[in-house]
Amino acid sequence: MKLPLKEYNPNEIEKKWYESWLKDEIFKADVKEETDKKNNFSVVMPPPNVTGSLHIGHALNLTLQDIIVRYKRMKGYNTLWLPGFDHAGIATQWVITKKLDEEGINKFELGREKFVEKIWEWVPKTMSTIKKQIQSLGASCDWSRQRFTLDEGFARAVREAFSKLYEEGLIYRAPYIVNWDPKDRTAISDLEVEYKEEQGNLWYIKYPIVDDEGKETGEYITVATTRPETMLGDTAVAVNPEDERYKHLIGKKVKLPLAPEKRKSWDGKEEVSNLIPIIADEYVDKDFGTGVVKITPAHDPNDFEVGQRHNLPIVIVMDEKATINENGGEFKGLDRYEARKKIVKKLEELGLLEKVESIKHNVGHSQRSGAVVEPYLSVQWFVNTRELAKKAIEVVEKGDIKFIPENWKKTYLNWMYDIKDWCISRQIWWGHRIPVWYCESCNNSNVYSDNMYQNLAQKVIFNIYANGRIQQIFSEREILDYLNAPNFNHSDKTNLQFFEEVVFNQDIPELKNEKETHKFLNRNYKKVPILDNSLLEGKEFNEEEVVGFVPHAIFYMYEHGYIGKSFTANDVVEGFKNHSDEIEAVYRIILGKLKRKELLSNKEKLKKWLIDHSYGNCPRGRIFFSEKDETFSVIEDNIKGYKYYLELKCNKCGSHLLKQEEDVLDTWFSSALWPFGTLGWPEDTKDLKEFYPTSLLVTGFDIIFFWVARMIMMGMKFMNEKPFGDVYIHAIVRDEKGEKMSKTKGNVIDPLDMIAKYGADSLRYTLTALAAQGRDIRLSEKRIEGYKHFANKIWNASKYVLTNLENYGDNITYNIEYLNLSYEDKWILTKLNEIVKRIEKSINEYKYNEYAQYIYDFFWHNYCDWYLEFTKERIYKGTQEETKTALSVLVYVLDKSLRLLHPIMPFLTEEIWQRLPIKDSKYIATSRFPEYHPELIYREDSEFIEALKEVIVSIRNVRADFGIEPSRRLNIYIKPEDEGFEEVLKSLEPSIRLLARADKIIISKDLDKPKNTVVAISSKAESYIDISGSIDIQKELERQEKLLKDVEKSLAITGKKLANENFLNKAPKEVIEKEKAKYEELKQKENKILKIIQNLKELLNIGG
RNA sequence: GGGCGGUUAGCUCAGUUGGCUAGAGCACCUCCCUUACAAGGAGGGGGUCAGAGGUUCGAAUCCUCUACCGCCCA
Repeated sequence: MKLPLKEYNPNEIEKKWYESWLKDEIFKADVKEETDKKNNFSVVMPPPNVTGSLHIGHALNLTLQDIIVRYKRMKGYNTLWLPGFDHAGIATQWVITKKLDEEGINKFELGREKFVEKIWEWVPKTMSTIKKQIQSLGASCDWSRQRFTLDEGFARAVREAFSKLYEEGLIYRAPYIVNWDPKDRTAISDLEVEYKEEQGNLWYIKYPIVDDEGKETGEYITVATTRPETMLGDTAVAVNPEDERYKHLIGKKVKLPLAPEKRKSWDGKEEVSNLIPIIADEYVDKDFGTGVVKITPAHDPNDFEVGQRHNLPIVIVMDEKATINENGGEFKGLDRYEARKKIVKKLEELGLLEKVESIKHNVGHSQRSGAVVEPYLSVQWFVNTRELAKKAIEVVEKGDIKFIPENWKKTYLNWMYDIKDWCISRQIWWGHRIPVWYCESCNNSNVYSDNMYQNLAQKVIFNIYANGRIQQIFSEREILDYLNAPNFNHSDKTNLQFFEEVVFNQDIPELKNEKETHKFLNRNYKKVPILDNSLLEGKEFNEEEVVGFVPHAIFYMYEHGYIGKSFTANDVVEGFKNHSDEIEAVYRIILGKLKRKELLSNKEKLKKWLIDHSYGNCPRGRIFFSEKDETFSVIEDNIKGYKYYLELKCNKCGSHLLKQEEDVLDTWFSSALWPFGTLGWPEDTKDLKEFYPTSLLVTGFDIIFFWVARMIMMGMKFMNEKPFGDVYIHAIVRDEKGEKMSKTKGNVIDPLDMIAKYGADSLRYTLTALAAQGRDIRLSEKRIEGYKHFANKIWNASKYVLTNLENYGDNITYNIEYLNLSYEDKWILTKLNEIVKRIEKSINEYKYNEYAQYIYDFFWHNYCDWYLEFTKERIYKGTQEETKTALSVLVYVLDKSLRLLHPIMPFLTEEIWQRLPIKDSKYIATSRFPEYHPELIYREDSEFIEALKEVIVSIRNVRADFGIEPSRRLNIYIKPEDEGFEEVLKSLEPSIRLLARADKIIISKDLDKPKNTVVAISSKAESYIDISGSIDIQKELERQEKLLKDVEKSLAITGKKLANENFLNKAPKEVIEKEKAKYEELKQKENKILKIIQNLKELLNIGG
């Protein structure tokens, strides 16, 4: 037997057990030969951002998941909780940008590749930090399946999804008004815009009306606007067609003030005059402002629509930093707000500003950078969500996916019914680069994914390239280094192993070793001769010193038989003519730029050049060729080595000259694939078959649209099956005043601090107890501290059990049905079973707070307060059999309680449970959750014990009322109402003596009230307490009268109900029965009290 | 403007399909270091369930309106 417990010190035990659990891989889900979906339970973890540290919202989210997951595991399900991380495009990029700024490095100077490299260096560190934090919370997830939204397999899935959607026309590229963040210089989606009410102005601006010749007529039309700077991009003025005031002006033109005469349209193709038409459109609200609206199609979404309807030209007046561009004439170069001031001032000077009104309006801000969003016309990528929404709506409408609490269903559906197309391109560098390659020859957009290759190894190479790990021209060394490097996600695997085991689920023998790889590369890729060592090594090189394009091109042509070993200048020109774009594509990558390319199409100049480079007459004296009779031969010694060319050709025209799209995808595009991407999609893996659809998703309401809705759309699209069954939506955690926690406010409760201070168990318990459905969680440290007391209580109670077990418990048993159970044993077993039933119900309904409360109440107020006390007599003074029985039940109930508690408090329960003498599993984490046993419900015996408790409480009340200090032992006479209860009382007499702090107890049905005793009334007995003469009769009389008053009040209420005929006619039978019983009980009690009072009054009279 | 939610003890919150004479933890008051636990034990005070009206035998719970607070969408 292990040593008994010392003091409760959470930090000592928590780390230890998590390590053991990991070591024994008990959180690892099985994949069986035959799938048994009914016995599976799977959850994907909402991936935390790699930028962050665990915050209290994560702690809540993870705790709630862990509870269900641990519960299901204990119920015997094959349980998968799949963890992972999100690359969080904008957020992460922003963090790194700031870090670099501090080091004095500018992102744009550093360049895309280097910048992304920096992030890749940084991310593993933060990722492992947050992973440790998740573990410190006790999350029982399967780390062997950990994923990252940017890992090799996931990136592949993203490209696959993109390409499928594109092929079906569900992804398209178009000019459209997007929400532009001028600070981060990227488009953002509608959802990333936050509207805040701000004080602004409504400027009334007079636009002069002109005649057919363009001369001002002296009339004006006045528009009202909150953003005067956009007037520079106006291409019309609109009125409502029904507006009598302006009907006569429709079709006329106005001269746009301040704007240059000629402006350029958005695509640079037309010139736009400053004389703009007055048009009529329903969209215009007659009652707003003057009823005349300026139309700026490039800088307002509504105006854009109007512009489309009326075929208006589109003029962009700002650049990506929201600085006025050349279309702004004299205002060019000004920031939009500077420009606004100057424009207003200028209008005033010109007498064109009619008036200014103060107005409150909503202004959109970027959620991320806080900058005021500029509606901005630009070419972006979109997902046609309307099409995808259909199935996503259906699956929720028919209840296949269930939201808990249910009201989120409505929120979800409302949004889905009115869904807008989703702008998925982002002008940043960190993320999934859009897998589109534009053809420079024919402008075609080519979408590539590895499905264009049959061969697995080719797929791998393509993926490595598309992930940005190698260039399109690469060396064998680069491939080998990458394949053999430890994987980012699973450091125990190499990247090749990750591809084999996680991404493709198949061996890839072609890449297994250097020899095979070499063979494979030579067989499948065009070799690219390199004439310079520094180019081969991939280091920084000096463009001036390195061997240039022309010799490389010739060697390349030779290598691929476009020219023979011996050739004329003419052969070269012909060869280049036929293959120029391939050769250019290759060396553009290697050399950065193509010097003296024109030589290759001019026979005479080329011939001279060839002769020079045959005899060293070139500036560097290099000799690449031999010459005889104007026929040249390459000198193969010049080839310093080879690289390989991953050939990509335009689907339409076959050109090699392709350029990959610069933009990356919205992070949520990849998150949307999470439930199946993590399980191996697009490969049809065992995991995918086994665990999709997942059982449950637990997440916060703030990302229902961002994430949940999109997962459902993508799940239905690609798997044709819902991604999860239940969606439990929890609230956000606020501070005790109900305010959002934020670093700036300084009201953050850091879960890591809390864990250090109170232990993960206490934190988890607190969050669980507060997680009532449909309500925000207001958390205060006090609450956590309070629940640590509960943890401590469990600890100490267990200490009592274990200590006694050590002293007396040699032969205890869990087969309690063979024991001679006492009343109190039966009582606690009844209570236990009742609570098991209620807890199961609560967990299954996701009523976490009830679950927490039930176990708290049971353990503290039944097990500790009463049962533990009842056992003392039998353990310390009982017969051997009695001791055995008491201890057996004591341990049995403790064991069950620990199991019931385990999902909430995994560490504490494991620590204690490990010391119990009887175990059916190595860990409590894998033991069986308690079942409800109706045969262990003892209704009658249980009621006797409740009555006995009442007797004790009534005696305690008397003691307190008379101010008798606990140390004073009293003589007590108890008169039970029947023999049954008499027997119970007698059997527990020693316990009563202990709990009521009595000296001598006499129990008898036939007692008369002894003189000079005070009466305590309970439902099944009267107790007479001998407080040895010190009775203050007057005081006792007052006490009894107060009791009488309470009883009479209750009687009146109940009596009134029973007197009400309507009640008797209409109320359900049980309710009436209950009420009648209550009435009887109260009546009896009243009689008893009346008797006592009469008694007391007589005494008083005699005494007085 | 549209939608959703909240308002219960000093504080933080529970309260199933109406059956409540409204509960818990913390805080407060009194007594107690009784060998599991002072991070504890025993006892106690404290609420017109935001307000008004309605439905009902019966309302914290259902309906209507009002007030205040919060969130989401436009």
